[in-house]
Amino acid sequence: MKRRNTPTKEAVLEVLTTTGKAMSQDAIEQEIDININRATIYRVLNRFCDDGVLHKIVAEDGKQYFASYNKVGEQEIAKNHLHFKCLICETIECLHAEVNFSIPKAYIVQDVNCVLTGTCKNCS
Amino acid sequence: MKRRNTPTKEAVLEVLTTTGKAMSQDAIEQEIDININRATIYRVLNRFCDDGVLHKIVAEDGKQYFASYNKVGEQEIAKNHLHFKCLICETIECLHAEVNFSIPKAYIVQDVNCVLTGTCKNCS
DNA sequence: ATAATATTGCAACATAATCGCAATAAATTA
DNA sequence: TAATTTATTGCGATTATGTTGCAATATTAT
Ligand SMILES: [Mn+2]
Ligand SMILES: [Mn+2]
Ligand SMILES: [Zn+2]
Ligand SMILES: [Zn+2]
Repeated sequence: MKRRNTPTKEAVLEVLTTTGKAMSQDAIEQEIDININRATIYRVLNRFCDDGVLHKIVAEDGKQYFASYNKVGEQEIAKNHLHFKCLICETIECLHAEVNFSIPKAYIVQDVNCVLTGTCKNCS
Repeated sequence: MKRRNTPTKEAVLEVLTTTGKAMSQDAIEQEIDININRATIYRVLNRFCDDGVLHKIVAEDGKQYFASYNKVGEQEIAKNHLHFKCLICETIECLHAEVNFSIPKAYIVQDVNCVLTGTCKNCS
């Protein structure tokens, strides 16, 4: 399964890296000039996730949001990190804050999906 | 909007309080003897959430899960708490563990939706 | 240029959740 | 107890998100 370079892939990745925020398939499609099929966008996004280029967040609305691991001009993002959804500007961003939780040793944590909701630094 | 007591509401609440775990509409419906319409179950669940009796969790599968605030025989659960989804037994439970995160003061956190995934204490 | 196959578009499908509306039933009043 | 009010329910239709099969297309290597 060797990857190939296509305009679609480039366009999707460009949108996500420049915005730095997490976006839904719908939002991504609107940001792209050329017409790309919905199924194709999902397939591109999931492939990027498999390759470790993007990561997927599920918000309280049950929708999938995708974000790049490396924002432009900022440091790379740790695998397990928080996300913040602003109720005002509706953006979802990756936070670099550490998550500390103390749960019984018997539990084995493999993945963390944490979304905080409230007012972001731009809107407060 | 004064609430009325109905067999449906009692049945739904009973299932959730006795199990102590978070359940989806589908799973709840299966646990109830009498036939209850899907839309009705959702309406009952959402009303209970509005009244502060239940709370809603959205897992990585994008589905809604509902859980009681007070398990049987255990202490009441704090409003903001973690959830743990076991990949083996597939149950979603509320954890009493404290969540500590340090984010810039400019952010105003109103709600926390955090689901850990892995192996629970029963399955490890 | 040719061949191999990864990628795409399209339509169909699957599932979760909500909504409008008429029928029903719980609670209140007479 | 009987009548009234209206919260609740059932049903069907609808919306929305996301996935899949398959043929057509386009990228990459030979
Ligand atoms: Mn992120
Ligand atoms: Mn909980
Ligand atoms: Zn904001
Ligand atoms: Zn388990």
